[in-house]
Amino acid sequence: MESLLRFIHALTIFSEESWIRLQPALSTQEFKKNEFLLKEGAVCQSLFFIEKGYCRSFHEIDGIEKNTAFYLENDIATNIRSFGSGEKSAASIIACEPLTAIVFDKVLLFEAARQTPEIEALGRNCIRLFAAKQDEFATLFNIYSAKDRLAYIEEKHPQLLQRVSQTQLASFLGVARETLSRIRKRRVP
Amino acid sequence: MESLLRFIHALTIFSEESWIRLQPALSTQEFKKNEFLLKEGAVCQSLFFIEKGYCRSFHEIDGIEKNTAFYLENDIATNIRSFGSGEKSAASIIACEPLTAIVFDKVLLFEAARQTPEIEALGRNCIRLFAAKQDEFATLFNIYSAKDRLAYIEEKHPQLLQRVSQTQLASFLGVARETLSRIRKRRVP
DNA sequence: TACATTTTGTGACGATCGTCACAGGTAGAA
DNA sequence: TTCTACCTGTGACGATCGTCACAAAATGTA
Repeated sequence: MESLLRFIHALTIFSEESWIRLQPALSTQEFKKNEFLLKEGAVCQSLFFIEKGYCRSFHEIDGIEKNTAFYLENDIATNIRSFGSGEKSAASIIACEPLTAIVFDKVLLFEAARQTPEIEALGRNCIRLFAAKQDEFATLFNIYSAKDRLAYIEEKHPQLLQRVSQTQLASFLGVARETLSRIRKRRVP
Repeated sequence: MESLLRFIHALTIFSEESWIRLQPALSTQEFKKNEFLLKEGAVCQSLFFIEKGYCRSFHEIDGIEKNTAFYLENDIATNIRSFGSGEKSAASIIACEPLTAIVFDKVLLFEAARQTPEIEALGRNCIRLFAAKQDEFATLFNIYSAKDRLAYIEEKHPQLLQRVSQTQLASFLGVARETLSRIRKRRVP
């Protein structure tokens, strides 16, 4: 819980009273490895603040899982399209390790936000932060090659490489596992 | 202005009074073809509601422009990362035709939002909508090949193909102009 | 320890892509 | 109309990628 409070204070102004009023919308949930936080076809009703462990978001295309994001400690995980619109999610989110998350319930969060402007601002800032991250990675795919994408991840998100397998990373970078292996080999002269 | 009002009403509940209170944050701006709405290195202070014409967002990498988005009539154009965080924008936005936009000034919008909850909700919904669109296209790049990306655009966004040149589209799809030409040729028979 | 499972590296080969070069087509301006 | 600038198609060629196959290495479990 302290990690969430630190996260919130880094993001926006938040009083003790707002914190108390936020509590009804929060619950702590544990997930085993390979347990789903969100399943494809379900409507995303939650924001997951990752306290311990990590998870990944993926789309299943022709029986193959294509990773679209990793969420590590102190990240917010969700499917923004489904959460925002109430449509079914096209992606799944699954725990890659035993995972502890603080879950924001959408309905209760919106209720609390109506009463408390600081909670309203928190919600808005969470979406903004999520959108900015999404923009970062969307741009990455738009303008860089797989080789350059790897270099970018190595520079800006080295924690990812410490925890994610080559297979999972290759799927995220949008190349075959073998190709990632060769990209690595090619550059280390 | 009626087009903006229709856009707002489709997005959220909005009273006559909120509309009047929103006015100080709005201004209509005309752009000539190839005029910048936002230049790389500047901080994005505006949301642009596209009333007439269209524009594109691009990054310049090694002297080559890589398109990352097109914004047509009734779209909101902005750089979400710069607008949200106040950082310099890494992307530029430029008019592809003579263009008319209704500009939301960030400072005045935030002022109006503080006074009027419906304007606050409008701002939040704009960001949400923008994030959802971004998610759509980010996913497109993550999980599909250039060929499949083209098929997706043809099915879901055919208006784009009516207005954007092959050269601009190829840059957006992330392939060479010649490759797009061959993808088209390959599938037709 | 021994065994099973998962992960990673690598070779071979065909498919696709980016680049360079050039030609034809189209649209707008003088 | 003529000129110019831009857009599109296509051939050639080398580079890179995806796929299949198999072996080695690492990891987890009995």
